[in-house]
Amino acid sequence: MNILPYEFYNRPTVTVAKDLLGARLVRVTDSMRLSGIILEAEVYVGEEDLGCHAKSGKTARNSAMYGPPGHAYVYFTYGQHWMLNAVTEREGFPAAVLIRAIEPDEGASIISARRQGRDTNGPAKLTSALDIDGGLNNADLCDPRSGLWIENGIPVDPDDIISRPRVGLNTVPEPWKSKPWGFHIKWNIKK
DNA sequence: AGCACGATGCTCT
DNA sequence: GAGCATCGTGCTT
Repeated sequence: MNILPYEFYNRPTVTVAKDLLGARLVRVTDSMRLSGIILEAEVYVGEEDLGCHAKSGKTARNSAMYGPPGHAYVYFTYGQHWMLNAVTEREGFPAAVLIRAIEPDEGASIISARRQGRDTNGPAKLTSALDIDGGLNNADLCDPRSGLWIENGIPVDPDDIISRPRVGLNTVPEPWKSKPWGFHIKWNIKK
C-alpha cells in the first residue's frame, strides 16, 4: 500500500492530472477492497475557468474544492449521477481533477456485477461501480480510514498521454471550452 | 457504430 | 425555471 500523499495533490492541477493516469483508485467498504487503474482525467482550475464549478465563487456545493488538497470533491448532477474529483493546489484556491475512467482490477467481478456487466469508462459509471456518493464529499484521500484513496499504480510513458478538450462543456465560452485539459492514456482505445 | 432522446433532482438565477 | 463536468435505451445506417 503506497497512498499518494498530500504533497502529491498540492501541485499544479495539470501536473496532478497527468500523474494520476496509471494510478490506482482504491475503495474499501465492509473490509472489501475494490480498485481500478485511472485511464482518463480532466482539470478544473480556479474561478477564472468558466468550465469550473467555482466560476461563480464558493457555494455550498463546491466548497470542497476550496478546501485542502488531497480530499474528494463529490457532486451530484443530471438528477442521478455522482462525480468524483480529487482536490488540488493550495487550500483556498478552488481546483480539482475529475476522474473519468478506470480499468477495474481488484474486485473486478464484484465491480462487473454492480455494473451489470457494463463498462466503467465514464465519470458516473466508475462512481456507481465503486459505491461512491455524496457521503464521500470532503473525504480525506490521504487517510485510509476514509475508505477512498489513490495509490501508486503502473508507470505511464508521457508519450502515451493524449490531451483533448474537456467533455460535456457545451455552453462554456472560449477559450475555456477548448482548453486541452482532458487527458487519457493512448492505449485506452475503448470509450 | 452512431445519434437522439428521456430520465431525474439539485443548484443557482 | 433553466441548466447541468451523464447514462442507457432504442432506432437508424
